[in-house]
Amino acid sequence: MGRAPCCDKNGLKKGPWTSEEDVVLVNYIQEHGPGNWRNLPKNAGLQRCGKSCRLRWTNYLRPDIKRGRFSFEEEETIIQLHSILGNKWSAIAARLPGRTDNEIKNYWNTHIRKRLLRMGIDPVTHAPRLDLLDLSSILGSYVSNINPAAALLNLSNLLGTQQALNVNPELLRLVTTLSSLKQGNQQMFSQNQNQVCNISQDLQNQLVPSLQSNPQFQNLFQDDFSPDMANLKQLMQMINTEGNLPNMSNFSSPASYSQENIVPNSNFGPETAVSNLPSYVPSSTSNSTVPELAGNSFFQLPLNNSNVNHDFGFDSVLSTPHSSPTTLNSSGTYNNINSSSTEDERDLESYCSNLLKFEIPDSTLDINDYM
DNA sequence: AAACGCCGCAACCGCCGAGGT
DNA sequence: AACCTCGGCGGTTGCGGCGTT
Repeated sequence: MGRAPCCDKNGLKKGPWTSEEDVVLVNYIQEHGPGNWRNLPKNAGLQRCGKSCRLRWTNYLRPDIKRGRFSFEEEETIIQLHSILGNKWSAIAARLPGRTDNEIKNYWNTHIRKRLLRMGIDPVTHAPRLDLLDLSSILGSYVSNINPAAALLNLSNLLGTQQALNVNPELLRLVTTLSSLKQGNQQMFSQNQNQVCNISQDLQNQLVPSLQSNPQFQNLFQDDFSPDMANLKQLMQMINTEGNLPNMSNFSSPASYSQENIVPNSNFGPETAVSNLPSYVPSSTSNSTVPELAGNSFFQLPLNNSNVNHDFGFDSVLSTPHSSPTTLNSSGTYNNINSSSTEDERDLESYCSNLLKFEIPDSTLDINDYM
């Protein structure tokens, strides 16, 4: 195993280590301790360069190294940390006791990265790859729910994850389709159901004018909806210009959205997130650590009739229709998420689905609740 | 059974920054 | 300031294992 020697300068051996060499190295370090790697091979009688000895020790022979497959919790931690730290493998490894940076790097490149790609998630940005998502299938699932408003706002969250969104013909087609579906479904706006809205400036610039220009949506901008749309636009403006949580008392809102229901997320911003990172501790509930470490979250809103806080960050807000999973396989086609080949893949995909899920009830939605 | 191709991972490569001279 | 050494890091390589044909 391992890379074959590309050269053999100075008579030093390269390539895979033998068990005899391992014994010599371990015995020497046990007696003298690690360090002074340049002189170590000469003193220990190894025909290796110091760098090779150091790598062999730190990546393989160190007694505190944990071997074996990564646990689900470790995978979660790696993904969370990678979303914040990027390819800082040593920094990630520092929070996974017993795992080396090399091991984590390999595991990322050979397992996690590929799975994220298959799921349509960019492993670099951790954002959904909108260019690969089949919007028509997404729309189809919404059509089945006969809830265009939910689809509309759910889509808005989807689009909100894309930092640079150009005018999208798909979006315009979608809005047109939704407008036709809206007929006869006014009652869906009538009930209160607290949710979170995280809509980007891009969406504001595109979707709202698109709606306004559509005769069938013009009602949204009159009567009951105009104040809320104004609030919506104001909120988005503040978020996008200030980059932090606006004072929600500035908005006219239903009583159910009093300010105490809004919990600022202390992990907003990469620097803050990094400084608040805990050391790795296996969690009994896999979802518990995800939002807090997502790092880019705006705020949390408790759901009505629920004790569960849903935290929606830039990177983690994506609508995942129940009826139409859009899992990508390696060839770029779409698989049902349940068709995953292995148990651990299902674990990870389940985690990612939870990470990305943003559910809106099928039957009810009030635009007021987004303010 | 043999050939082939894919995958996992140990190990190498090149670069960088810190520290010493 | 310039140079050197050392340790550390991220990216890449390629052997060996394994599954498929």
